[in-house]
Amino acid sequence: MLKMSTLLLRTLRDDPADAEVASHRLLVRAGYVRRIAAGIYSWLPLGYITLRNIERIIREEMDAAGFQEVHFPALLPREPYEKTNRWDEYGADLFRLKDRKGNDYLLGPTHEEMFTLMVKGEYSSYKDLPLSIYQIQNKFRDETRPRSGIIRGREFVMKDSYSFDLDDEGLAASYEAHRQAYIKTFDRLGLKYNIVSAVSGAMGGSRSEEFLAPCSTGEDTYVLCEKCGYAANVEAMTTKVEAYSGSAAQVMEIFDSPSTPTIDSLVDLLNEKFGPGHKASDTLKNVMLMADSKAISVLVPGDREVDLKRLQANMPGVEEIRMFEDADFAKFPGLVKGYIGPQDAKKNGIEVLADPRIVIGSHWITGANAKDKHVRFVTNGRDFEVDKYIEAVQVRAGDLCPNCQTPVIIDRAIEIGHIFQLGRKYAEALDLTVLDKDGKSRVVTMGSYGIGVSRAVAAVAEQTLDEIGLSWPREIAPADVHVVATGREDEVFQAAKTLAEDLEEKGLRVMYDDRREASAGVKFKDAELIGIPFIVVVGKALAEGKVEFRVRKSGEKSEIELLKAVTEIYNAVTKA
RNA sequence: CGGGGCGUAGCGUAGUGGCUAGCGCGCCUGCUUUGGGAGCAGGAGACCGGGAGUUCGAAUCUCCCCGCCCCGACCA
Repeated sequence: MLKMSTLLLRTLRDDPADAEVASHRLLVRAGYVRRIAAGIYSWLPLGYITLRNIERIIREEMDAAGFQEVHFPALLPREPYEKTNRWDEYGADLFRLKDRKGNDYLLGPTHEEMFTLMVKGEYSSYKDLPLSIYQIQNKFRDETRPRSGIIRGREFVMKDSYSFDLDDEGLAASYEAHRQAYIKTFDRLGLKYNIVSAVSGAMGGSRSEEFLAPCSTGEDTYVLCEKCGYAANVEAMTTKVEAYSGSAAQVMEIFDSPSTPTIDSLVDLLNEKFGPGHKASDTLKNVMLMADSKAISVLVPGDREVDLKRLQANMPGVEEIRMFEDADFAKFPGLVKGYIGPQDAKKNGIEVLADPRIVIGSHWITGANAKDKHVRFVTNGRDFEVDKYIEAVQVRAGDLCPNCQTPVIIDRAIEIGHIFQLGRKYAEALDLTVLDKDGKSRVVTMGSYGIGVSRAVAAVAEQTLDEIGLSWPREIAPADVHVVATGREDEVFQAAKTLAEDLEEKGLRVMYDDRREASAGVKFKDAELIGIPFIVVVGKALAEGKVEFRVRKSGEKSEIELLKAVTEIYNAVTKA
């Protein structure tokens, strides 16, 4: 039983000055966590119980799925990370240190290498697969900007799993098993979440999804279709377009367009010259970029911007994308800055990538590759060729859902889980192979699956808190029921203590506010701040042989006969 | 890393050149109070982030450093 009189807990009346987001403010005020350094937090008893409850649920679901728990050190040697090139690739985000002999060590940011090596050390036959193992461990990343309290820390608790399979079908099955386990886990945590398709990025995996808990303070942006449920990370959103249905345009017509460096100024000129009704979306923007050392042109409708992050996510293998600079223009004399059109791209030796909205047969107003000249009726497929269609424009609310063509909304969320098919990158780098049926050596294929455990504490808090404090789902709360004794008479405290003990005997986890010196008001405020889902007040109603039962979330209050209290409270708490 | 802001007691803060650094919460002692963050009285707690400088005198001005928060860039 948690007794308030002895609990290491000091609630704060004022919001801490360094906390902005609600979960952070309340977790500090309610005495769950304390900041030690930027992005580094200590857990006080209430917070640690909560964190362990979440760990417990995750562990139960992982075990139920047949995954096995292991544990690695947080302090790791350099060599394995050297072999996979991550000692360098991870860059400044990696916490590095040296031992007394001058050897390099790191604090693990994620443990692919160690898992791979563990399996390599123990297994060597296809008969041993499939295998899924996981750990719950503190991870370290020297984030450039830790923020939002526990949501993005430099040390945090993560559950990471890895699956090992012989072939792609096996990997798909392991992936699905994790997906289902995650659904069960997050449902039990009481989180609202969307599973969104993500881009697997440079890792080269074939499938990747994120579990996003919607919340205004979240730092991830995603697209959601409220009609059909389609959800995607903005980078992974796809565009569905209809074939061009308009009539074919007349031949290209070049016209003078002095001083129209921007799309807006061009549209003004068009309306003046060719009559009103021209829109930015009738024009074609040619964005010149350098992808690593290759010049590319990205065509987007004039009313759209290129989202470099999204573009890069859709160009696997490309490490750096940047805008053309004057020096780059100098290398392509055929390109007239501000008046570029795709008509001469072939001639200039530039690869043309285009937004899918630039469909075959559609015609556009674009630059004429000559100073102060534009051209209209430039038709895709007739006057220029697109080498490749690519999703690269900035996604906007109101863009159409690729499934059902309904305008989508854009929402913010906290990423609480990420599952993806890693493939053979680590197995190859660390030479994890097994012998197959035919006695041939085969590289194992892997999946990687993470849950932000400490982050989940904040995510649940964000989704459940209200103006007066935290408000946990029962399985996560530090206790099931919070018994508050008010008044000063010994009988009250005696009755409250007995009730608390009886409830505990029944199997409930009880927090008991047995403080003699605190006023009723203080105790009520604290109980509401702390957020245990049910509050039982033993106080003035005791004179009539009753106690008060409150539901934290709804604020409902009711009176219960003391004699029936244990049973009724037990029933109310456990059925909820 | 770029932009903005901040650093005074455990927490929230006042104090923009003047002598003993003030207030609220919390904490300790006593009395009173006890259903919505109680009252009175007394008390403990601060090298004013650090260093250097300017000055008769620095929390206050100058310079350097450190730390923290927010926005952006970045990020399983």
